[in-house]
Amino acid sequence: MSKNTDRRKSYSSEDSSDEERHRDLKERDEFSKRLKQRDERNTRNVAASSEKRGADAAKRLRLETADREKLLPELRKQSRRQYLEKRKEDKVAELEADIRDDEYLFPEAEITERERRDREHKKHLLQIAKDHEKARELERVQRYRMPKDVKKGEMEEYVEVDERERMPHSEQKKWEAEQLASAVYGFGSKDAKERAAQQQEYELLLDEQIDFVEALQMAGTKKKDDKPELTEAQRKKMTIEETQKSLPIYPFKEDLIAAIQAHNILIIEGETGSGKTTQIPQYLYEAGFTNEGKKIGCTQPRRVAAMSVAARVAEEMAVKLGNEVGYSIRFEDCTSERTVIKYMTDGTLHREFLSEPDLASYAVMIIDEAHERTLHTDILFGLVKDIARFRKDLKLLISSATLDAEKFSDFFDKAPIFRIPGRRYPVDIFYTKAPEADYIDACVVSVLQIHATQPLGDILVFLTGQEEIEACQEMLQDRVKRLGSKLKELLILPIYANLPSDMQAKIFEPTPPNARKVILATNIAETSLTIDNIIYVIDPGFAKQNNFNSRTGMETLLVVPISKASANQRAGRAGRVAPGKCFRLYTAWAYNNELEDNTVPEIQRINLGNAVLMLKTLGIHDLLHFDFLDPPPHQTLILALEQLYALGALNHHGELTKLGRRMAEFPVDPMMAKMLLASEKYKCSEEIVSIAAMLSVNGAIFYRPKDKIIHADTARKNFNHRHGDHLSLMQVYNQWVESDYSTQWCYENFIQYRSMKRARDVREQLVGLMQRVEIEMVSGESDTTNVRKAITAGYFYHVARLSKSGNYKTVKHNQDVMIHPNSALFEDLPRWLLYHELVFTTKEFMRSVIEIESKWLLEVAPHYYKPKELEDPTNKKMPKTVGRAEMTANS
DNA sequence: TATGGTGGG
Repeated sequence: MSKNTDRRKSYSSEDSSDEERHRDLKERDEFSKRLKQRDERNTRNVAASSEKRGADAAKRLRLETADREKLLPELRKQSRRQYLEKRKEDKVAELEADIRDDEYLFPEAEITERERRDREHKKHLLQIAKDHEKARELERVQRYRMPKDVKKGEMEEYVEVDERERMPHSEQKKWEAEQLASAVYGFGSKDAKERAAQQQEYELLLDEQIDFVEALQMAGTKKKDDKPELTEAQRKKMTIEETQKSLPIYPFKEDLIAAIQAHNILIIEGETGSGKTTQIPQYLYEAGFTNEGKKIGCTQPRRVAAMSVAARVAEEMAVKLGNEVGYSIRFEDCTSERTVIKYMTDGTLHREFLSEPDLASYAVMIIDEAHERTLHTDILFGLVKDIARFRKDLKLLISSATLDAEKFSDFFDKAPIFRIPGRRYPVDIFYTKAPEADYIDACVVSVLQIHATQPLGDILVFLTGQEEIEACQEMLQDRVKRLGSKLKELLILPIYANLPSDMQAKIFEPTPPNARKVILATNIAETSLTIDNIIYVIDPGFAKQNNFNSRTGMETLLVVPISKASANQRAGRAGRVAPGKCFRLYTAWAYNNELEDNTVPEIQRINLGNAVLMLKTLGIHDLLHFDFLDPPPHQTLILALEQLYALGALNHHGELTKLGRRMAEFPVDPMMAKMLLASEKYKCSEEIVSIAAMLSVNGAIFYRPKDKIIHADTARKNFNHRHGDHLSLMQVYNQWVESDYSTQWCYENFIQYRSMKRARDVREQLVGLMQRVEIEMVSGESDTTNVRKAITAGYFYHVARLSKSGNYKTVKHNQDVMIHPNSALFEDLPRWLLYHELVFTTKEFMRSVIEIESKWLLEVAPHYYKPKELEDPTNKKMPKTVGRAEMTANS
């Protein structure tokens, strides 16, 4: 408590004399210069080492740009699907042209091994495309004249001959060939006669089919003929003790406790369903690890997991949740002084470090699901490893899935690995014989194929986003309608994070008898939620991924191929309740040669502003040499430091300033923290806090379903504010408050109730923190100038100006950017814009913008902007001194 | 002349 009051005192004594300020600014400039020099040096080094490669890349880029420009008009004219269909037809010709160009531009002798492999693969694809066309032709003829009483022998012969014709020849295809040799034509284990019959029955229904090859099985620990998982009712009859004893971890109990007693750090390798998350803390509690009044902590990547696991363990231990067993997540601390087993999210522990940097109140810390590599777990690794060195009484358990255990062990000074078997059924993996050009279409065909030929059981399809899911849903519904009553009922259900909760809940309703559910999901179904009764998984092999480019400060949200680890995680979703099947819409060759082993960990892909501020607050100065399991790009760290410096959170020694310490109180990005603090000066903290809360829920405010786009868009336009999106968001929030937080109001205005509730939670938390840093909550006058100035004080880094050509260019990087079509200012073209973020999806978009005046930049960030930079090229008449005069007047 | 994956504090 006394610590807090001390801090408060120091906050309010922040005024400094002009001299000091002047000196400070000068030092900042120097610091900035040094950082830039180092940055430039780095860039030069990289450039030098790849000079030759650079020239080639430029050549290639020119080629790609030319290609894109050629295609663009076509892309605009046609829908994506039509375009892809056309591409399918042109595939052979296109591939041939591509290979020809490639060989012409890059002679065999000059290319790298990787490029040679790429080229081989292209040739392989060409061969397949050619074969595929031929085979389809053949198949069509064959089917057409296939007599009704086709003999078994004939059918098999046709299959065999066809199969041999398509056999690959080149070296790369050897692996596939081996698999093919033992493979079965079409689906699974049907014999030829059955297939022939089925073929006839369904060829009327399915005008198109995809050929799959069974390649391998993902082994489970349960056999195919094991009894299916117990039903909920049966499970309830089991006593808690019986359930505990049935878990795979149970036989290892004594060994595990002994291992933990013997070692300070232990890696626990266990598949899902082994019971490690619920049982290990209980074992340790029984073994007396908490006897000295210290807790057992266990982190989870997700809130729901932390809550539900805590509830389960409290039940098993027959205590009230929040007493001996509790959980702690953002907005909700369900623990007490009696709590000895505490589940929490990794982010919560991360923030707990700020008040307890040595984890003194914990006897054991378990980092669960470490293989997911969230930003927070990655940072925790470094922190926790450091603590373990001097706190010999602390036990550290890192629990992870199979693949990464060795890597974790190496990182934690060769910590021993304790293996626990999981509980899962085997999953048969199928690959396509040839790549599919249009994977949405392929998904639809595969779903129908499964529905027509496979025993009942639900299907899970992985797609990349809302748009694809809606397109796929429409196509499927259309096809099913046309097929009429020939097939059993097929329920088509979408699921993605932005879907309203009531529609999300539908996927958990039990499937009616004699029907089948198809769930069209984004990556949300890969880890975040589990759906029972999934037997079949269709995996096109793509996902949207966020990448941060520290050079331009832009995020890219693009569809990329998934990793092998991710593909296996998806496949595993089929084997939870019974043996399953996973259909991958790519070739086995692609799986082996094109997919990376692991997804790039988050820490290497995102802006680290907040993380860096937090590490600085913990007193870690040399971030470039911090012990990361996988270090983030050097440049991302530099940029984060540079931004913190520009915001005034770091001094020229790279040390945290008073302002920086205040900023670190807020669980938001540094720029937003600065904005919150600046609201004090501009007397608009109420407004700014609302805006910050709304921005924090990440654009999931407005719901825009495909079938009601017009309604949704008009509803949205009602909220538009002429000065920009931040203010529109504020209006939404204020009107929601006026409606008394009504659900109905949200529904009528196409606004996501869930997001609004979250914004309210965030807002309440922020208000609490504002009091902590002693900023009074006040509301400004109706004029929005002060609100926008406060925003500018935080986001002066994010400014773009209208150029003569009518495009926007960012001030710092002179990069072409556009206003996002969602924006209130989409049709206006204010001269100066401030953007909340820069995201490349289909174009370089500024998402959430407000109109500002350039002179404000000199007012809020005189150390960062020079008046000359902000001169208006379109208005030469304006005397140059105006900007400077205003600046001095204001400072 | 257009439009967002998933978590977390």
